[in-house]
Amino acid sequence: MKPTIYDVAREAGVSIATVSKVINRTGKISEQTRARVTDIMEAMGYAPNLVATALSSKKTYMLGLLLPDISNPYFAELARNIEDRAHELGYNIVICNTDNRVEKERDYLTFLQQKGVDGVLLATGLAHPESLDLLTDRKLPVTVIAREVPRSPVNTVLVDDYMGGLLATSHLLRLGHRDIAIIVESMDLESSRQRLKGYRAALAAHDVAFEGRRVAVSDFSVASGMDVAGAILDAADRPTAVFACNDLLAIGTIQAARARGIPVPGELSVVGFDNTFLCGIIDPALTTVGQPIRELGRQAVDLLHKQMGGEEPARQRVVLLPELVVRASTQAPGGAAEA
Amino acid sequence: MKPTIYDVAREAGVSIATVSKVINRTGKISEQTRARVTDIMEAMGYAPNLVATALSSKKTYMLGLLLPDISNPYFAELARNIEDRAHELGYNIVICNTDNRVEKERDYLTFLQQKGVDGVLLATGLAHPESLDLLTDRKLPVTVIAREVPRSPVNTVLVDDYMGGLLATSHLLRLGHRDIAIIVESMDLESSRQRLKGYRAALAAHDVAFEGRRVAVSDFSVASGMDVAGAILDAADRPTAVFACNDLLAIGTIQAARARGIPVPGELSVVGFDNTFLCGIIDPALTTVGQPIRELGRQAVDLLHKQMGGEEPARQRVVLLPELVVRASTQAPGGAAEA
DNA sequence: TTGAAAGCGCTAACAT
DNA sequence: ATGTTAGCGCTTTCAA
Repeated sequence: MKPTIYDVAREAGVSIATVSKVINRTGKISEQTRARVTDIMEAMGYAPNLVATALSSKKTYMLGLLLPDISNPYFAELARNIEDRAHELGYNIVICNTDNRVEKERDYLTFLQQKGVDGVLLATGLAHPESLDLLTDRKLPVTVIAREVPRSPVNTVLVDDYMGGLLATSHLLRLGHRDIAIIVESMDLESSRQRLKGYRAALAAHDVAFEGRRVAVSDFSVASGMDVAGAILDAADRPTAVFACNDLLAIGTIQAARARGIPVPGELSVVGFDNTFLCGIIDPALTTVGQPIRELGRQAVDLLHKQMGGEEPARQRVVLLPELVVRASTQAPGGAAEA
Repeated sequence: MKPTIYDVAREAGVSIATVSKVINRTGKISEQTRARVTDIMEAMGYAPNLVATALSSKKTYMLGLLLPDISNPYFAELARNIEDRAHELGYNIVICNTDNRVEKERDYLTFLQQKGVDGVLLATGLAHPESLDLLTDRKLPVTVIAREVPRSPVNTVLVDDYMGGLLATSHLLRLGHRDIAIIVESMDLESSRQRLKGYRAALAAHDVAFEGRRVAVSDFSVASGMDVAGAILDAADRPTAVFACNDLLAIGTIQAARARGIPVPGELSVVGFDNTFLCGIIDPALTTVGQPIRELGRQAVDLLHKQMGGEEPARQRVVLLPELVVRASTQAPGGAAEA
């Protein structure tokens, strides 16, 4: 059987309270006994049972991470950075794939609570803010990542999607494009709406009329991006550029173009969003709006950590700025160089 | 404060044992009291504290998953399938990125044990089987995924790497290639050695001499694949085909070829390994050896589940078969059609 | 500086 | 069918 704190205490001829104190470096303990107890723990191969610790201290050092799908590269990269930071701080991450389904979200959330996670990182759907109340009501620390939660006082770290949309579209406009389509992931997401807003603002700034028919909605897969882009490209008067609201959709768009023999960027410029590692892998390399994924992950963990530390109940929103990453998938219409 | 089992018991006018029994559906309880207790739990918004449950029952319903890096698409897909199956069985997954570093492996492993996970899924390095003993000694259920562990009686589920190497190479040979290079991920991995063995066996079967200089070693990144492939392609007498031991390396190879103006598959055929979703994304679409990732994940969880259920201490090895997925990156040397 | 003892919230014999 | 009670392994007052 694995040794418990009792075994160590007995062996060392002290009480369990004393052992507990040397383990946690709390209270006053003479160097003598500290040393002896430490040696004995070592010798016995003792390691504290963290479940018991959790029960009495109310801290599990576990964090829940809810995301739509870990096999999506964007979320995988995010998860990696989150886990790294959490690990530095001594926390473990429990992943939960929600597929953006409310039931799964709710499910995981209650489960995580029962398991006593110290906090939750939310990088998933949240169509219904109610599931959030479920947590805040029970005062479980939460921070939301890359999702805007209307009128809910939760810590949030996100990227300026409006600016992202602006950046992408302005880039295209500056290159000389005047007929630019946009493919959004889902109008249910505030981030999509913001990116669209940025798109419209850029058009307006360049005196280009906005046309509703140039807005297409899809979901977040390459396949659906390909379908939607296909429809756009098959139109008699197809646009000269497409702004896809995430890299996967952009890749779908490139594939749709390739399938139709439309050269990219020769006859069609494409810009994505996220700057996942996929951008460098496809051909042509994808111009995209870069999200500071690493920062996003770290800041989210840090924010949550603060909140868990009992600090400032004052919630905050950290807005990170996106940046345009120009690669090979965009050029002036007709092939001219950039203005 | 959240209600405890005591609160429910008091409210229902029964003992906590009774409440416990209705929660766990154990023992004999009259329909009457069961109903009443259930209603009261509902009304009070009671949910069992799973940390306490874990402490007394010795089951946390948590599984540790060690992998090199979740942001690697192969492992992300694996993790997804694992989590799905685990979730079906009522388990949560704690992810641990090891970067294939022994210290991190050891670290996580001891940590997970202390946290009382019910079992561990190992999809990581393991250069040193000792870390494994660390677990088996304390009889923590473990199953190893896609890694061969020499002379250790652990449950394992893997794909037949030898056959994979054979499949890939034979495909190339049947197309007519005679000068085929191979890029392996790392000679420390048994899987790499097996794939190489399959490669050699295929050559032998076609009476093609094996040449040591056609074997290149890299790590598992696209960048390194590009470097290594670059060296191969820069040789005066470059091969007509490359078998890269994972998709990322294959992609690196394609990029290296592109950078040198060598058309793929025109002047160079490339086949990868894993069949991650990347294969369909790049251009040309990548011919690869498909691993049944979904099955790999599910079976690993099921195997672990069995072992945790106390079943058969008899360990087993489940060997899944790979399958060749032909896409556009391979063709006969010189452009002729397949024989 | 050290220890006794009361929890933390639940499970599981063992009684009744 | 239901209740009593002793743990599970640790933390944390409060005394000594």
